[in-house]
Amino acid sequence: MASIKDVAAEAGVSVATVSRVLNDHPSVSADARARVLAAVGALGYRPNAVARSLRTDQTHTLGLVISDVLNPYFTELARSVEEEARALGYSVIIGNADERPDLQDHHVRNLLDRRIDGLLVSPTDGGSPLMLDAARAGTPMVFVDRWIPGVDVPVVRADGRTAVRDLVAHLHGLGHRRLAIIAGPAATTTGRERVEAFREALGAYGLELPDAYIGQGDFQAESGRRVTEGFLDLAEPPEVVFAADNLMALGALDAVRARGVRVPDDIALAAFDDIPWFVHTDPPITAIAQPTGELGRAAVRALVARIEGRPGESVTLPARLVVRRSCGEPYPASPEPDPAQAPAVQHPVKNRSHT
Amino acid sequence: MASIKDVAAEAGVSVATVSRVLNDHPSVSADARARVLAAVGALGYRPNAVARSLRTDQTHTLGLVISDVLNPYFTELARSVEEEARALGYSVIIGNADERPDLQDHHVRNLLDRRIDGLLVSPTDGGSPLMLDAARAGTPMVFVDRWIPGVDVPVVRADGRTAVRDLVAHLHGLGHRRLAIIAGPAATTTGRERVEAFREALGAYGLELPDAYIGQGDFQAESGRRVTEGFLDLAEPPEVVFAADNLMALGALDAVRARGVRVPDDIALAAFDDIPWFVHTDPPITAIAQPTGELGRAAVRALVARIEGRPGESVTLPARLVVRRSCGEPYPASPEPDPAQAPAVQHPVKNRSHT
DNA sequence: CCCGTCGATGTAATCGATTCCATGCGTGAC
DNA sequence: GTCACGCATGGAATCGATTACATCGACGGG
Repeated sequence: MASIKDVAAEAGVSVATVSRVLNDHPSVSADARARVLAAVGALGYRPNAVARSLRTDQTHTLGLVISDVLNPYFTELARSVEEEARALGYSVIIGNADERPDLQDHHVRNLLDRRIDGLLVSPTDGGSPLMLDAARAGTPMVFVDRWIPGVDVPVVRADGRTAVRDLVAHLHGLGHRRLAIIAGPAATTTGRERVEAFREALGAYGLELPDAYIGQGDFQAESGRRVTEGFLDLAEPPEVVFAADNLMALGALDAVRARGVRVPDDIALAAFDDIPWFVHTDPPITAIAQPTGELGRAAVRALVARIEGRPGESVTLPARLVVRRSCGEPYPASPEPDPAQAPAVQHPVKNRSHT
Repeated sequence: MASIKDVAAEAGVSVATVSRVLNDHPSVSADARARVLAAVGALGYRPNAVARSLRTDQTHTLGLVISDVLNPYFTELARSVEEEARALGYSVIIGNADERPDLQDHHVRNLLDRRIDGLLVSPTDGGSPLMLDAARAGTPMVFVDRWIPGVDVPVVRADGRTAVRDLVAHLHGLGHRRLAIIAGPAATTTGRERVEAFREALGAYGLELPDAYIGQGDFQAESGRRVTEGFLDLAEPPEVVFAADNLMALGALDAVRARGVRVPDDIALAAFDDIPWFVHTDPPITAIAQPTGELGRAAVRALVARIEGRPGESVTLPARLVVRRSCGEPYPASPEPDPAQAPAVQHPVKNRSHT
């Protein structure tokens, strides 16, 4: 592979001049510039990013550590992050933690070793020493979706409180009184917050959230199945199961189907995170939709701001309830006129990919 | 950030000795080793991968360029690729081409600039000069899923021919005679092969595949919708629509639903690529399942073999028909006893993630 | 007792870029 | 005509590692 020396030789100039041409430094004669460019073309030369990074101490690369690539929510997040990063001149390296703190640490370490310019994390746990050290050591960092309290790092996330209130209003309006939740890991902020928001919303209607109606999941499908089976085995099973993410909702659907229980007649189902498939499940699933693309883009902007020495602010965007049929007949007491906005709401993914 | 020099100073040895300890070279005294390790611990030193790569001309990194991250098939592929790569001591950088040749080129160029050790590609098109040059120049490379004919690069893929024959047998057995396909781009091998296999299988039953029943899609949902609308507008609409990937099937489902047409009573639907959601759509969708995880792992093994100077073989694994209800009542003439293996078949993703 | 060998270590070259500093030359001001 | 200034350019240091080669001391064999 041709190096800058070869180009210099071919063009009959020094490597310094070649470098100046490539970084379009002003003081290069038109003649030299032309000869260098010709040599570059002739040799098919491409600068070695590794060498450049070593010298400049910049990789123009962001690390993104997400909790689970198989979760369509994170997949869409990753896509928007890459898109915005590319627009700003950065590449992205994705690390998939699979909801495992050890894997998360592996990726963070790997990314730091590669001297990425900044780190975008959706932490799987309460914060490993490694990540806290990195933050303290001054690595530009931004939390997205989930975060770790007590660390001075901007957070970009969606606030589901209002949407959860809307959901509970919807459920209550349909006559449901025994509501259960499949929670995420308590070590994650989203794991805790969604339960809290749910409990609070129930409280507004004088309803309780008994321990038996809080199932401990891990944001993956299998746990949704297990927890739902537990709910169905209860002497008094809940009338509604609210899954704190879309994969656990898939697991819940598996469990319900295996028992021959009908949705929504026998049990209602709702989920946090909306995905295109929810329109076509049997029945279509009522969900809380996050502005995923916006979150990804805002997170990148905040991180790049930090990298370039500007402030880099936290952002909180509202999530929205999307009513479908999985909790009962849709429009009797629904807080929003679903038919009108349904098409836009139900395919966040697709809409974005064709603009 | 501490460098090898700092460690050397702290330990009272030369940088050469530090390097020897870190790469566990045999001839280092126990004493020196201990002092170096102590210094490494004290300073929290981590070797700079950028510098190391420059010197050794190895990045221990594989590039993976996939056609669309939002497609669950590729997402699962990416996951298995990363898993196997990690097991073999490599990291993976993923580039998402979004089915756009220009984006694909962008990522290939970026990865080559970073001097990745090898490239895994699922080409979006017939092969840009850039990729062909890279292959010719000796960059270790392996095609996965899709490939480019006439290039001397191992190919790891699934063969759907048998499964497509099984599908057509199933459809024919259910009495369907007017079968249509939503094809992928003709520039991709999978785009062409799936149509060819379908046509061939139809031929075995004396059926034709008229041009009107071949819709040109691009592997993304929107095109599935558009093509399906075209089919429904035909004077004689098909009885079956076979989508060449899961996203176009989603689009087809959108279109069908928007028209109020019922599946499978009014029109049957089948798809290439099986995903967990197909179990829960309304109705559950009959699909052709690829051994995705195996493909990813085999591709990495082949690529690493190439990188390390060993041969690196092409691999072709069979795809399998999974019958569900989207084409008509399932078990009258089904080639396989679905209920028995349904659980294993229908959740390749989940099963793998918990072993 | 001397010499060759081997183990442990350090010095310095090297990878491919960027960039500081020095040099040489042309030009305009006085 | 001289001087100063600025532009174009090249030489060489530098980033942080790896590694070939040199050195030095100890030890064993003849």
